[in-house]
Parts: sequence; structure tokens; C-alpha cells
Amino acid sequence: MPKVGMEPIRRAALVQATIEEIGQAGNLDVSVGRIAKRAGMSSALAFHYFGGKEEMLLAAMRHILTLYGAEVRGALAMARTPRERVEAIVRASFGPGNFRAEVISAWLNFYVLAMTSDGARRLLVLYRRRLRSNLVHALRTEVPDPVASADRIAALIDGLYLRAALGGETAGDAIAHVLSAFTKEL
Amino acid sequence: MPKVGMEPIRRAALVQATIEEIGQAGNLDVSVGRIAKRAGMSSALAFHYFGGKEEMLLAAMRHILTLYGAEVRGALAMARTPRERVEAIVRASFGPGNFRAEVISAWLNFYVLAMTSDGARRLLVLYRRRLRSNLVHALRTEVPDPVASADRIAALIDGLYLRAALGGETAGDAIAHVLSAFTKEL
Amino acid sequence: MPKVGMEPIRRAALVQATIEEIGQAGNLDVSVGRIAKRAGMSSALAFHYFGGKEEMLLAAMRHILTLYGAEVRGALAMARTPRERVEAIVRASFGPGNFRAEVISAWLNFYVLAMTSDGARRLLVLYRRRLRSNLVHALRTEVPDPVASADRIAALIDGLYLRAALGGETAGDAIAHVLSAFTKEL
Amino acid sequence: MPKVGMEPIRRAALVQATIEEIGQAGNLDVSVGRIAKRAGMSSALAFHYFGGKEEMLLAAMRHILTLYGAEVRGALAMARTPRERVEAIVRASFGPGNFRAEVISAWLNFYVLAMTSDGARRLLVLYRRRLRSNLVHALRTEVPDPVASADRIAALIDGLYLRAALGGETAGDAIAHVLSAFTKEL
DNA sequence: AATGAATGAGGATTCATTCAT
DNA sequence: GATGAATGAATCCTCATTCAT
Repeated sequence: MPKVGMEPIRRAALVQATIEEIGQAGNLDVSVGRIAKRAGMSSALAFHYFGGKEEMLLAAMRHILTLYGAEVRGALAMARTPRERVEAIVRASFGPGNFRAEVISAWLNFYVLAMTSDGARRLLVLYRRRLRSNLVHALRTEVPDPVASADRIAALIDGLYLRAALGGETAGDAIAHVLSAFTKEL
Repeated sequence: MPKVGMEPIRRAALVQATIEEIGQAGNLDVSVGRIAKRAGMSSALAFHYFGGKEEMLLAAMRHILTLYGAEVRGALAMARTPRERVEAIVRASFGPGNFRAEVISAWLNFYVLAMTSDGARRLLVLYRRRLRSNLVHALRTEVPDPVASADRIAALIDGLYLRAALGGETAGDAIAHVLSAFTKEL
Repeated sequence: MPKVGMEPIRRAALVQATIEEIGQAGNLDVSVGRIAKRAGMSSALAFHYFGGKEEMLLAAMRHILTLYGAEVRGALAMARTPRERVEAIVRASFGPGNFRAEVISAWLNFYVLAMTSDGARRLLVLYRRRLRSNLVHALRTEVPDPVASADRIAALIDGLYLRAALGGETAGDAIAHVLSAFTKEL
Repeated sequence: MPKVGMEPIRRAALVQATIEEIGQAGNLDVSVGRIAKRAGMSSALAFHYFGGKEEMLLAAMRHILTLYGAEVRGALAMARTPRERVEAIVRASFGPGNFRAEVISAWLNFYVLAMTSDGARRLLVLYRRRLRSNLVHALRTEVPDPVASADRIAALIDGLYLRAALGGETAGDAIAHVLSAFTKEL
């Protein structure tokens, strides 16, 4: 029973299913067939909409990055002081929307994908630039070398994410670590 | 013409070839066949020695972790002050032996492997424990909460590694960042 | 925005696109989708007009055969002597309209299609009968066994076409060969 | 029950099966899977031995060309006069070994393959050169322009083959046509 | 010890074709 | 008339793994 205007719906369903499959599998060895089945359609249709597996992975990545960016932006909107700004970024990063096993797994795997896919690398570099820029802006008036401090905090965030991939890290601990590091940067 | 006493040589060759293949591929999609060919033997022999692909990957991981541990231990042996101890760990981590594209790629992929393989997770947890213990020992007399400081520095190291996976990070910058963070922890 | 009276235009566009695709691909592995896209419409519409892929191929074949027949007829109309008649046929066969890579490729592939498609075989047999009949008519008064001579010349023409498929044959050489054979038949 | 030294046996079986499949299908749309099944093995093994589908097709082509060459050489060995030489070539071409529906179909399809595969083109050009060289040699002392005559006769042979692909041509007729053309060349 | 032989399973991708709108 | 939606089937190819020798 074909309908019209399905494209955005199908694409969204596939992106969602891709993220879920990666989360469940823990790696990028997810087949287009399984993703499509999870999204409730044939794999041929997935190819019709995305043209190939890599495009699907990139779309999933873009989706996660977009969500993350939106959350950061939303939190920043309400921040007034520099410390609030840093806290906003950190809370968005380790908030319930992003700091979940499946999302962490997806992030990790996107880093792996970036080793071979130019598109993936570009997306990650973009994310890194935005995070750094946000942090630099927050630190601008507070520390002597805002860029260096931002890089350290950004790397700390990434590192805490990586450790979370192994399990056992709580969001609270992670946030505390970053805020503590921020304080020490001052 | 089979020979005796070949086992350790064969195993070492396979481990080396595994690391090289992962480094070259950028992910864990390396086939046993290609690894074996690179190591100069048949894939059947690789199975004979390791019993399966995962065992080969774990052996490669163990090898890298062992090398890293040895380097850290060697550097620590000559360290006298707490700062020297931290510096020893950092210099080993970002030294020419470990801070290379292929090794970074291997590390990243071991994290991915740890999402599905208990063996891999155990190895990474072990590494994490050792690193933390070394850092705690170095910081013991210097900071109020050595465990928290150690965790932050450890996460920072991991984060810098992760960023290096995208390229553009130099060992010098990374070392400077960690030492700077160490100073701020005091 | 569907229009009326489009059918012949659409059909012609599809036939043309089919020939071009076959010429470009060098074989019959051309997809209806690509043909339709080249013709500027959806593949569903192509099905609507032709009912299936084979019908499209047959229509393309019919088109080429028709063009070829028309060229031969046109050339024959001006021929007066038997030799002029043979020359007319030959010049039409190796003229710029038919002796081009893409048309030669199409011919060759129609022969292949004739191995499985009755429709294609019928068309080729028809072409062969017409060519033979034209040649017999031209040779009628000149040679003792016009049918045998016509068959030889027809086969020679086909053979020269086949060789042209491999490249390196010029129209001039081909024409000279056929005319020389004709002379020898006398 | 794996054995040693199977390679040549398997390869030969695959080549034979390839020719049969092409003969039965009438075109190159033969799947590796079916070829392998006909040859009594898994498709994976076919890939193991040939590396890919095109290599299998080329091997089949090489086989047919080799057989044909051997038959021509054998027949030529017993020929004494120029006419006998031409006759030897013709009889080998239209003899029961080569002038069979499945072999004719294979030839035709190799011409098609030559449009896209360099390897196939090379093989066909080689065949053409050999045939021409044999004919030139046979005609050397008999006609004023042996090369032109050889080209005509070669093209005639090819054309008769092509017509045989449509059915209805007997070997006797074909041989008679070529010998008659030879006589006229004198 | 060492390997060639062998395969079942799986995966990305393409395609002809159908159908509701 | 025209198309986007949709899919089942097929294809090429890869791979981890097993086994007889």
C-alpha cells in the first residue's frame, strides 16, 4: 500500500533503526538488511533512499550530532556566567539524552568510521570545532589561554566518554570531573 | 617442511600481522586470511595456533598492552619525584612507540571490541586499573584526592588519544596538556 | 502534469535511450531504470508504454532495422545497373548512419537477444530475408547462381560488421572488400 | 573429503560448465552459482580458483580458442596444396567440434564480452591474427593481394558463423560457400 | 607442523516489476 | 497519464571455519 510523501518518514525510521542496531551490536557490523527490517521495510527500499550503507551510517551520525548540538545550544541559551556556560555544555554532554550506552557506542563507532570515511571524519571534525568554539567562548574572559584550556576540557570530556564505553562511569562523576577541571583552569 | 619450535615465532608473526592489518584497515574488518598471508602462512595454521579470530585479536591487544606497560614501567623506574612519575607515564603514552597512527587505531578498535568481547573488556579494564594505580601512586603525596585527580588525568590521556585518531594532534601538544593539567591539580 | 498525445514522443524517446544505453554499455545489461532516466521519465512509465523490458529491446531493434531498411531503399531507388544496386546496399550498410560503434554494438547484441527471444529472432530473420532478396534481385541477371552469390555477399557483410565490432575496420575497406567480392562473383 | 592436486581438475570442470551454461542460456547472464553447481562444487570454490566471474569467462574463451587453434593446426599439418590449406582451415572451422549451437553461442557472446573486457578483446584479436596469418600463408602464392583475399575469406567465415547463430545454416553449405569464394579469389 | 580443499552463511547491491495515488 | 513507493529475487563476492592429508 504505497503512499506519497513517505521519504522523510522512511529516512527517519532508518536513521533511528541504524542507531539502535549499532547500539545493540556494539560495532558497525550491522547489515542493511537488519536495519531495514527493524525500520519495517525491505533493504531495497533502504538503498533506494540512501544509496548505500555508508550514507546511512553518515545520516545516523549527522542525526546524533544534530541532537547533541541542539541540546548544547538549548542549555547555553540559559547560561549567564562563564561557569554556567561550561556547565551547560557538560550537562548536555552527560545528560540523559546523550550519556546512554547506545549513544556512547554509536559515538565510539563513528570515531572508527572516521578512520576510513572522509564524510565521517568531516562530521567529527565539525563537532570538535563547535565544541572547542563553545568552550573557548565560555572561557574567554576567565583564563589566560582560553584555547589551551578549552582543548584540555574537550579532551577530558571525550576521555570520560571513552571510559564510559567500558561501563561503570556515572554521569554525576563525569560532570564533577569536568567542573573540577574547569575550576582548576581558572 | 614443518619444523619444531616454530610455535612462538608463528604466533608472534601473527600478532604483528594482526596489528598491522588493523592499522592499515582502520577497523576490525580484517580477515584471518589476509592476516595469515601477511604473516607468511596459511589461515588454517593461524586457526591451529589461536583457535579462532577473536583469540587472535585478543592476543594482539595483549601484546600492545604489554608493550605499553613495559614502556611505562621502564620510564617509571628512573623517575624520582612525583612530577617525574607523572611525566614518565605521559611520555611513555605519547612516546614514539605508542603514539602512532596504527597503534592509536588499534587502541580505538580494541575499545570497540570490548563492547562485545568479555576478554577484550577485561584487558582494557586491567589497563585502566594499572594506569590509575600508577597515577594514584604518583599523586599520593601531592593532592588532596589522589584518586579523583588520577581519574581526571587518565581520562585526559584517553581523550587526547581519541582526538589524535582524527589526526592533527602532536605528541608535544598532548604531553604539554597533560603536564599542565597535572600542575593545576596540585 | 500528464498531457495527451505524449505516447509517440515518449515511446520514441525510450527507443532512442535504449539504443544509447546499449551502445554505451556494450551489452544488454541495461536497466529499465537507467533507460527511463535517460529518456526523462520514470521507469514505471516505461513499463506502462512497453509492458516489459523485452518489448523495449525489440522496439529498439525494430527501429534500427527500419532505419537501415529505409536507407537501403532510398539508395536503391537511384541505382540503375546491377553493380549500382549492390553498391547501394553496401554503401547503406557501411554508411555513416549504420557503421558506428554504438549501432554495431546494438546489432551484435540483437544477435545475442535472438538466441533467447523469438521476437528478436523473427526480426533478424526478416532482415536477413530482405537483404538476401535485394541482393538476389541485383545479381539476377549477372551470375549463374544468384542465390548462392547473394548469400556469400550477405555473409561477407555480416562478417565485416562483426570484425568492426573489435575495432580497426574502416568503412572504406569494408566497402572495397564487398565490391571486390561482387566483381569476383561475376 | 578434500584431496590434493584438485586445482587443475576443478578449473577444467568449471571451464566446461561455463561453456555449457553459456550455450544453454544463449547469453552471458550466467551466474557463478549455477556454473559451480553444474561443475559440482560450491560457488565459493569457483571464486577461490578464478578470483572472479570475468576470469572464468576468459578461461572458457581461452579454452575454446585453444581447441579451435589445435584443430586448425592439426588439419593444416596434412595439407599440401594451397587449396588444401584453405580447405583445412575451413573444415576445422565448420567441423563438428566447432560448428555446434553451444560453441557458436559462446563465440557470439565472446564478441559481446570483448566490447567491455580488455582481456576478451585481446583474445579475439589474437584469434583474428592467427586466422589471417594462416590464410595469408595459404594464399601467398596464388593471388595478387594475399592479405586482402585473406581478410575477405576470414570475414566470410565469421559472417557464416554469425548467420549460423540464427539457425538454418548447415556446415556443408558454409564450407561450400567459402571454397567457392576461394576459387573466385584466384 | 602445515596446508590446500571445501563450504555454508551472510552481506551489499541491483533490478524488473507492481501498485496506489 | 505519470510517478513514487515498495519488494522479492537474484548476483557477486567474502569470510570464518573445518578437515583430510
